Amino acid sequence: MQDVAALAGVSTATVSRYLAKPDKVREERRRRIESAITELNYIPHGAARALASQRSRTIGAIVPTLDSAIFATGIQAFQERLKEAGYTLLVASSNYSHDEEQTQAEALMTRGVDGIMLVGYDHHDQLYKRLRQKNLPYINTWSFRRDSREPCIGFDNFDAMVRLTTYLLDIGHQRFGVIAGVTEGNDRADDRLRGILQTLSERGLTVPDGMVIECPYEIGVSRQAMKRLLAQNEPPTAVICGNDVLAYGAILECQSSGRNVPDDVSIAGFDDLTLSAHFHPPLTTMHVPSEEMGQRAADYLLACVNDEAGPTYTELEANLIVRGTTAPPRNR
Amino acid sequence: MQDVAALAGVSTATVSRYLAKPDKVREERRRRIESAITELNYIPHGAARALASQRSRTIGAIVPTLDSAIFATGIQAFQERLKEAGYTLLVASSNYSHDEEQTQAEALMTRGVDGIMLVGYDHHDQLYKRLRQKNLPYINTWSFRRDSREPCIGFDNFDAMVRLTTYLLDIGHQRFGVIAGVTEGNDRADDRLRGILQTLSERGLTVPDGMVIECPYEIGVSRQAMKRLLAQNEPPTAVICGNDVLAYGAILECQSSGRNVPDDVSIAGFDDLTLSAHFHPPLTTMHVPSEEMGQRAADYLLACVNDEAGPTYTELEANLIVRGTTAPPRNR
DNA sequence: CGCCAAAATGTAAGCGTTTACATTATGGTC
DNA sequence: GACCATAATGTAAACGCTTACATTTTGGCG
Repeated sequence: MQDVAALAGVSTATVSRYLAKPDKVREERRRRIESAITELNYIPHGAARALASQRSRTIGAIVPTLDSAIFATGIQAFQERLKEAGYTLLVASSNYSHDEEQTQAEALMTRGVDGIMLVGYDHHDQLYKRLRQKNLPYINTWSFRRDSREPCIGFDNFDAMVRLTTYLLDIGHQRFGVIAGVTEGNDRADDRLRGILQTLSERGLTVPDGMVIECPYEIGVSRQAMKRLLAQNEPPTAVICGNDVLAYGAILECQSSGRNVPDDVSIAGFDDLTLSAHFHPPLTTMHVPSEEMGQRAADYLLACVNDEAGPTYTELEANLIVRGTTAPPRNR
Repeated sequence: MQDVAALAGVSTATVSRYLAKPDKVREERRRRIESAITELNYIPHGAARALASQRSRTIGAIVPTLDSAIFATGIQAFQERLKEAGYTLLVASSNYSHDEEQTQAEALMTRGVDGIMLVGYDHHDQLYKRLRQKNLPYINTWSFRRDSREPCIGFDNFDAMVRLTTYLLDIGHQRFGVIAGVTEGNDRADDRLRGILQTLSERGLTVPDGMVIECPYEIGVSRQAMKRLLAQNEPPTAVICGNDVLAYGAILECQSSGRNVPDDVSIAGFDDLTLSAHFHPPLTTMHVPSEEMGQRAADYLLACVNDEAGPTYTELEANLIVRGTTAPPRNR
C-alpha cells in the first residue's frame, strides 16, 4: 500500500480511503491511485485490514455435511448473497456431531468471522455461551420453532411431517413404515419423526417397533432398511422417509425386488431434491425452501454486522408435492 | 494474549510459543498458561497471527459449483486433510466461468490464502500470472495431461472416454449418441467429448450433427436432449453421457417414454456418484477417484507451504465400471 | 480579494500477534 | 562448587492496514 501511495503521490491514508469509499477522494487522485494499483498489481492484505478494522468481512457457516445436495443448495444461495455484500464465506462441516460443531465454531472464531450460520437448533452448550460472550451474530437455520429464543429461520419440521402423514392417512393408508434419519444429535430428524408418530397415534395407529428404522442418509443403508420393512409379517402399505435420499433407496429396493411403487407400496420423501421430480416414478415429497433460507440467513447476518435491524424469527413454508410414488393402498 | 500472559505470570512471547510448540515451554509454566487460557476463554486472533507470521494457515479452493455431489466429495476429502494439518479451507465457486474464477482467486489472495486448489487446466491468463508473481502454491485437479507444465493431479479425461467408448464398440454398438457437458470453458468436458469422437472416427464411424448434444449438468435439460436423440430417424443404440447426472436424465427419459434400458438403448455415464450403483438399472460409468484426488491435492499444497518436496504431477486412474445400463445392441 | 465552512488529505497511533536477538535459568561435568 | 553448553524466557520491533485527529485545500459568498 505504501508503494501504491508513493507511486500515486498521496498518503497511505488516502489509498485506504479510496479502497473503502472511492467517492471520498478527489477525481484526479482517484485516477492516479487506480493506475498505481493496476501497475503494481496491488492486492490488499486482508489480515492487516482485519486487524486494523476489527472486522474480517467474513461470515462462517457450519453445516452437517457438504455431501448432501440440499445443504449445498442452501449454502450456495447464502454465499451468493454474502458475495454481493463484499463478504466471504467460510464453510465448515460437523458430521452431525455437536462436539465437532463446537470445535469448528472455535476455529471460525479464531479466523475472526463476523457472524455464524448454524444448522438446526440443538447445539453444544458451550457454543451458545461462547457466541454470546463474544457478542457474535449467529442464526439457526433449517428449523423453526414457535417457542424459539434464538434467532432462527426455517420451517417447522414437525408440522411438515404432520401434513405429509395426514395426507397419507387421508388417502387410506393404515400400515406405515418409517425410514428416519439418525435422530441422535439431529433435531430436524427428530422433529420429523415425532411429527409422523404423533399424527399416527392421534388417529389411533401405533407403529410396531420393527416398522421404524433410523439410518444415516445413505442410499445403500436405506435399501437395507426397506428390505427389512418388506420382510415383516404384514409389510407396510406406506413408507415415510426422513429425506429424499432415503426415499430413493426405498424405491430402488422395491424395484429390484419386483414390487411396484406406488401400487404395492407408497413412498414419500422430504427435501425435494432436483432429481426427485424426474425420478421414475416421480417422488412425492416435501419441498423445502433451501435457497430462500440461505438468502435470508445471509440478509440477517449482514444486517447484524451493520447494526441494522432485521427479523429475528422467520418462518418459511415447506410444501407437500404430491407426485407419483404415493397412491391409495390397493385393498383397503 | 496479554491478559493470559499476565495471569500466567509470563511474557506474551512465552504464550505465543506455547501455542505454537507446547513442548518448548517448561512443564510448570505450560500448566499456568493452560489454565489462564481456559479461565479467560482466550481465542487467538487469527488476523493478527496471520499478519505477524505472514501465513494465514488457510488454503483456498475454487470449484465450478458446490451443487454437484462429485465436487463435494473431493472437497470434503481435501478439507479433511487440511484440517489434520491445522489448516482451514476457503471454498469459492466459479460457475464454470474463467472470469469469475479469476475474481474469486483475487478474493482468496486478499484473504491471504497460503495456496490454491483449482479445478481443471484452462484458466484465465491473468490467473497463472498472478499466482506466479505472488509465488503462491497452486495445483490443478480433475485433469491430468501428460504434457502438463503446471502442477496437477487427476486422471486423463480423454483417455477415460476412449476406454469407455471402446468398450461400447467392442460389444457391438454402431450408432452412437452423445450428451456432453458444456465444453466452452470446461476442459474436462471437452477432453471427454474429444475422446469419444476420436475413438469413433478411428473405427470409421462418424457421428451425425444432431447426435451430439451439449447441455449443462442438469437432469431436466438432459431429458430434453435424450428426447431429441430418440426422435431421430435412426435413433442411437448407445448414448454416452458426459457425467452421471446427464445419464440419469437419459435413463429416466427412456423409462418414461416406455423404452427399456439397456435392451432398447445402452446408456453410460461418468463420475460414478453414490447413487449410480443403486440406480435401476445400475449405471455403467467411469469411476473417478475424487477422494484420493482431494487428499493428494491437499498433501501437495501442504508440502509446498512447508517447503517440502512433493510429486508435482500425479496421474490417477479412472476405472470403467460396467453395470446394468449397457448391453450389446439388440439386432446388430 | 478575503473569509469561512466544508471537504480532502496527511500524520501517526494502534490492532494482536510472531520472532530475532538478548538475557537468564538449568543441569551435567570435572 | 565452578564452569559451560543448552534450553527457556523476555524484550521489542515488525507485520500492513484503519482511523481519530490535525492540517490543508477548496470553492462559495459578501
